[in-house]
Amino acid sequence: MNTRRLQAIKYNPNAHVYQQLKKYVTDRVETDEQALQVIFAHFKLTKTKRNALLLTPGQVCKDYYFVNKGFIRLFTVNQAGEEGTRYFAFEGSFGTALPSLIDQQPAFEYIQTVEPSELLVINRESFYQLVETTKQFSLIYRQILEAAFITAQKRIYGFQGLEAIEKVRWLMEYQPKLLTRVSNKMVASYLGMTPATLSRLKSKL
Amino acid sequence: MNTRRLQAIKYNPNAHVYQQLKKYVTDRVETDEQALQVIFAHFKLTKTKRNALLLTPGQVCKDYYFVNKGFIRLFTVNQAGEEGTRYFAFEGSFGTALPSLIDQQPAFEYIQTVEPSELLVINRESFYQLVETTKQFSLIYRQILEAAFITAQKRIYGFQGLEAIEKVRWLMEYQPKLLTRVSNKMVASYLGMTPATLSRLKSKL
DNA sequence: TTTGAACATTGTCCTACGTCAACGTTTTTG
DNA sequence: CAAAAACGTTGACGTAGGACAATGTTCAAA
Repeated sequence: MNTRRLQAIKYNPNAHVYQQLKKYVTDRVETDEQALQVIFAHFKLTKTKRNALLLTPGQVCKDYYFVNKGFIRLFTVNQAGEEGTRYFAFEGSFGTALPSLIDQQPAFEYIQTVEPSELLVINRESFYQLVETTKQFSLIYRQILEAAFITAQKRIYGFQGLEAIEKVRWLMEYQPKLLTRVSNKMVASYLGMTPATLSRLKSKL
Repeated sequence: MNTRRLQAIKYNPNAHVYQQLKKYVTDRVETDEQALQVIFAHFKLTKTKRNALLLTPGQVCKDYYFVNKGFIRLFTVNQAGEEGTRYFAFEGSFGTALPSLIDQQPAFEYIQTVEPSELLVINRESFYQLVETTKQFSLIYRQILEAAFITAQKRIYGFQGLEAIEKVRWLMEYQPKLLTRVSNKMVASYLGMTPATLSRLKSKL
């Protein structure tokens, strides 16, 4: 596993870096150009290298990330050294170590940009300030929380009691992008099985 | 605020019904008597029998429940007929089929009052009306969502890769009440193992 | 208080999946 | 561009925990 530093990029109000964030917001809430500009002003562009770690366990998460390019992976490592992948955030979606960000307790997880990535970063204070001062963003956050909860639920009871091969079928049904975009090893850790097992199951389709 | 009104509240014969809800709210947000009364007015007391089903899969969830007495269990049944318990709500806490309530899609789960119970019921419209019209309740809902998400996260990833006996130890550490209050069968379905396995493991501790 | 049904426990057996290892291929990096 | 590291696949084998069943116990309905 490779640890690399973030490279901060200066805020450029003229760049087209907010196009995807604009789509994200306007797809979800009624808004206007002025509110959008207020929202955009809180986000700063950052570029990361392959396998950069944005957060490691024990650190308190301070930032929320919107993915412009590349993708983010959230994963844990248990005391046996086994990785467990929780979540992937691809282009056009938000991701962070939400439990740590919410209650400002040390995180249990890593945040990693698997590929070289471009992220829009907003820190916690700015984020909650937006939530409390703009109606649109308050609603966005509510939707994020509701969706995050529903996704988590589906992963619990969707996988509960499933055989490994059923998990693979579930993945092909609901997140086929993962199988093309992400290494087998990461997919396996997302499904809670070993790469060897996943490899065998895929050959059975 | 005028004195007559306070007295009217003080002598309200039904006030005891809202005692636990009052504690729930005041433990979480700054509030005042008037806001509390507005909130209480949206909830209606209901009593249920042992093993009553408040929701079955395929129905759309319309209500949120606050437990005064007894408790609620949420569970699913997969096509093999195996129960999977997702959540228990005991006295003084909220519970419902949140995914269905949020997006008004057919639920995948049962809601059951395992014991004869007393519930304060609020329907979806009233609930979201409260969220949108009272600052206190808006914050309560945000806290509910944040906590629900964090709980779900911990259950998924805390259990991922754990051996069965470690799940039992986890339960004794973090939810010991379950082991005294709930049948072995339900505990087992909550931990994702069979009652036989749970029985064997408990004898090893 | 009785009675039947659901539950808890424990034994025997079985299997899905993990572990470990070998080996070829792809990717990374100096 | 070459060496090394990481990855994917496949085989041999071990084991945690499920399936099934027998027996005793608890508990709710009448």
